[in-house]
Amino acid sequence: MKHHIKPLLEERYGFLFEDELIDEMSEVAILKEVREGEIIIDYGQNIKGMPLMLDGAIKIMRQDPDGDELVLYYLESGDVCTMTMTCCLGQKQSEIKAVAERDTMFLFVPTDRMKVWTKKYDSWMAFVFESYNNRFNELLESIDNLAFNDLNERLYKYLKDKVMITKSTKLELSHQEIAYEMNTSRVVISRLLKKLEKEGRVQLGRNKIDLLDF
Amino acid sequence: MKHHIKPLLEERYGFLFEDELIDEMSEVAILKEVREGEIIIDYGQNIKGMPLMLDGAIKIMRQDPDGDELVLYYLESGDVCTMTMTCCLGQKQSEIKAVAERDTMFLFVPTDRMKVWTKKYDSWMAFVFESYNNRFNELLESIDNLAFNDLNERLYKYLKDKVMITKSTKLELSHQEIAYEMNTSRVVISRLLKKLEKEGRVQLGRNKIDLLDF
DNA sequence: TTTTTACAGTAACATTTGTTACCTCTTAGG
DNA sequence: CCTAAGAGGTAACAAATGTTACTGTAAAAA
Repeated sequence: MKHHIKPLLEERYGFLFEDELIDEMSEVAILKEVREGEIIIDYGQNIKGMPLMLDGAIKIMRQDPDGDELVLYYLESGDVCTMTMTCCLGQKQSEIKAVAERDTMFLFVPTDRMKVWTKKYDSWMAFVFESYNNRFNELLESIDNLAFNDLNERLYKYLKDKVMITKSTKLELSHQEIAYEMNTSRVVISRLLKKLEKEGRVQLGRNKIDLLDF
Repeated sequence: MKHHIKPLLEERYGFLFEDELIDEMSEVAILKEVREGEIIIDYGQNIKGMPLMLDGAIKIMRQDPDGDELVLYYLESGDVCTMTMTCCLGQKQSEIKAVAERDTMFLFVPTDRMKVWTKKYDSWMAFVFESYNNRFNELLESIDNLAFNDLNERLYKYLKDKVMITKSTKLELSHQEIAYEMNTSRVVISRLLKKLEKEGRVQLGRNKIDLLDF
């Protein structure tokens, strides 16, 4: 009984995909709902399907052998996890970790449909390549950020991204959390946030950061 | 007169693609040869074809608004520039710069073949997605390197990559060149190289670096 | 309420990286 | 041969980032 999926697909992807594809998707896709903080994909995991975002947001992260983490980018409604797509096709293991940033809803499409649809539907092929392009550019942005910006700027960008994702300028975050996600230490973040506050760009509270000049 | 292309394709890609695809490629592909140091793709450039590596090596770089540069990864025989592929399909502009690291030979495949082959040849579709996956992982490695390693390790990795690409442990490089490609300064590189030499990991000479423990 | 825990501010210090300046040595060109 | 340019070594300093330690305070738990 998957009638409930079709309207969701039509709402989010109707302008992209032809009716026939939406129909096919409704038939085979599995609706998944995860709570904020849930791990959707972990390192080395084998993935048997491809997640298509409907609602919420997913945080894509990278981890080094010592367990240090770094947030790469976010996926929102309309996005698809291309890393997982390649996993599907190549039978490879995940190189990234995906965590629900908010309560999130997405569709799980079985692997074997990937190839078939790419051949059958131009709209799907275009969507897939467009997605690759977007993910690619997001990684490039991350690289720019790491290579060319100092921590101060990186922190500010981090906050701006959070605001975009949470759709609120009032962030509920501890300095420690930020430090984890940016792979630095709490003291450093406190120092830089204080500096941003003195510059009038944020307002700080306990577990609260308000982005002012957004 | 494109008879000369087919044997090249067969040699490098024969094990991957079916004969029919090789034939089609031979028909439409244009052979390009560039000298070491030549810029193949520049920022913001619009690309009208897709480069398939035959021989040599191409350096993929990123540049920030101030003109600072950073080497991301290299392409060699058997690789394809996926950034350009997405440019082709999406009519987008290049986000990267590609420079011949050695004298290089590649094929230029017209944009319109992309879609057609993806539908027609499973081997091509697999190749394309596999390539995306590889490029993706290379970017992730770059990110790891930037986020988790100090300059010392980054420099050592840089040298190892160079050795792989040039196929020689004796590198002909000035400290200045390295500094450019790693987005730091000459003095810093000299300092770290000296340190590596004291650790017995390299041997230095004028315009020469010999990687010892490779 | 009292106690405990998490959060944030700050100082002092260490380390890493970047900058400037100056030196020597090699190589290329006149 | 002499000179200029490029390459590399090094010192001294500056700035950015990381670390440790200690503080007060708010929130949560007992």
